Amino acid sequence: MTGTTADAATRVTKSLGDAKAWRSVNWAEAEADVRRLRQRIFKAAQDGDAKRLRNLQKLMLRSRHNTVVSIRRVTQLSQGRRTPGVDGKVALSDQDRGQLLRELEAAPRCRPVPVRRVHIPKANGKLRPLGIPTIRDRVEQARVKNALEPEWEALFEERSYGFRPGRSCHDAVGRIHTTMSRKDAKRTWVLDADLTSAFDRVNHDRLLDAIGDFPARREIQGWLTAGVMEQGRFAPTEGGTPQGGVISPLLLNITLHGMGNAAGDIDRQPIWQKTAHVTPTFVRYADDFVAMCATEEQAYTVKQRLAEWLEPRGLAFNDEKTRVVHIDEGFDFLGFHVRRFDGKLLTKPSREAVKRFKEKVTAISMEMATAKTADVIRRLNPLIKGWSTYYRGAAASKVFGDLGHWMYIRMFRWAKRRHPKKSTAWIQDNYFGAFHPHRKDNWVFGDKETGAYLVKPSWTHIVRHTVVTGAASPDDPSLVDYWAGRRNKRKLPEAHGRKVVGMAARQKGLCPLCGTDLIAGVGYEPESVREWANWFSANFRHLHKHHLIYRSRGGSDQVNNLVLIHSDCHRKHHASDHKELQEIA
DNA sequence: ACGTAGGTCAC
RNA sequence: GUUGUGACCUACGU
Ligand SMILES: Nc1ncnc2c1ncn2[C@H]1C[C@H](O)[C@@H](COP(=O)(O)OP(=O)(O)OP(=O)(O)O)O1
Ligand SMILES: [Mg+2]
Repeated sequence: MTGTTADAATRVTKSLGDAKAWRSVNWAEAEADVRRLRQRIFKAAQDGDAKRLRNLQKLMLRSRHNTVVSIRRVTQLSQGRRTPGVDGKVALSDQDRGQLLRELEAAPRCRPVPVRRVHIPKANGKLRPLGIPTIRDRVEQARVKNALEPEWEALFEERSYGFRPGRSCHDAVGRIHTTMSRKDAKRTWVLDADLTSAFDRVNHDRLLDAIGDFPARREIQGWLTAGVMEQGRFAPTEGGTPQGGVISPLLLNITLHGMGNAAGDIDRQPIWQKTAHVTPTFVRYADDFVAMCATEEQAYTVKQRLAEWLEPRGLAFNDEKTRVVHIDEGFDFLGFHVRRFDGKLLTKPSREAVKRFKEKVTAISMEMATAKTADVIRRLNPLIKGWSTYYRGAAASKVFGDLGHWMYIRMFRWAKRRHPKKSTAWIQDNYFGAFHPHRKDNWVFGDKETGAYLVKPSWTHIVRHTVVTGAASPDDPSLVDYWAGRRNKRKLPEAHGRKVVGMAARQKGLCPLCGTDLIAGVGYEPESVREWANWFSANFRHLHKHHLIYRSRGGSDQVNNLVLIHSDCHRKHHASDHKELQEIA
């Protein structure tokens, strides 16, 4: 080799330049730019302006800002950033990322590399074949997704929720409630279904037809046919889209677009429009869906129609997870059990979900049989909190209570195993107690040394979920206020509530007019102000801020001129006398 | 306000 | 060893 020192020198300056280029990215600007472009693509698709749409998509595909946010997603934010594809490469340093940026900007589009096959266990014990693309392909997919997704966000059916920005499982379940919660609900028969190996069977031709002349159509085709590497051997792909591809979820949604319509549901129906017959309501989350029907017969008709609709798309029902039931019998959906009882629609954690939770807890307590008490608590608390948060909007109080009891037995056994000779009373004494500062609960598992304790599901505050409205998408430029409002709804009580909580604390949590707790059942606890404050700020809706000196007479909005009172007391005491009152919510 | 890390759930 | 999308939560840092 000749000129090695000169080559090495240019390599060094280049890599230093790469790192520098990466560090000098203005993230706020890049994110904002991508968001704006997504909104313009959405608008063009909504207006049906094909020429403009394709031009904007080309702009997105060429955008440097899109490339950098895509690299950041894949190499920095994603959980799988440390896991390479078949090339064994990852990009965890500024240098690697800057180099990736340079390579992608140069863009000599090389053929996508096969995905790496890894099998992971599914919930039902079977195996899930993952297809892990290289880091580079993941970045390119993220980039293409930013161009393709906003177009389809403008077109997707309003009751499709899975894999879509701004939409959650709770929105899907909430939508079922709005259809079936009334006593006189017209739709009481349910087709509850799931598809077999959905991603693996997506028909390429149908999918590419739907994508049409999208500028990066060829790249998508490349990923679909890149093949897989399994145990060192290459195998061509017969069909489907890899479970592990960044755009795969979007591609499934595109393939399944129109399914609600095929089921007889009407998308974006104006509220005043009436139909002669009761049409099924179709709620889909990825490949899992329910069709709420007027009669058993209608449910079976829908099933038949959908089977025919799915067939050319390569898809078919998973018979093990598909059935027609009456709402009084109930069905499972997204980890919930939905059932009508005594004319009321109830949603609670499904048996399967409870079983899975218990299995996890058991596995952890076995694994950590010899670990420190505080470590077991640290490991279990996120699980308990996360699980409970998912189900806190459901009718879960009984399940939460039962689980608390089950956990007690579980943890008692865990403690007993480490001290086989000690008595029951000794274990109760040394591992359980009123560890929680202000709950009068002696059955809390805790660690005397550190004061750490195991949380109980029943401590989770019930919060009602607000369902996303209609076809709303975060890519819709006309709805930025709606999404800003939705985001604030969660954050607001804490930030804005600071002042209110401060006022309440000064009043010792009492209403000065009637002398009782401002929030029934929540006495002021000076020892645990934080807990109390959280509880308080979540429930301050039916309180009023009352001005002591009226604003019309120069009274200020400062806390020393304000007092918190029950809105009921406000009505009773001041019904005749209209003083200046301001609602807080 | 921005950034980092960890976690839960659904599919 | 374990990928992806989406929703959510916590902690820490400037
Ligand atoms: N952990 C995951 N990683 C990547 N993709 C996933 C994961 N879980 C689910 N998916 C995607 C790919 C699946 O095809 C699709 C539907 O999920 P699911 O119904 O559980 O499995 P499946 O449809 O592939 O098999 P089954 O025949 O058991 O229903 O969602
Ligand atoms: Mg399936």
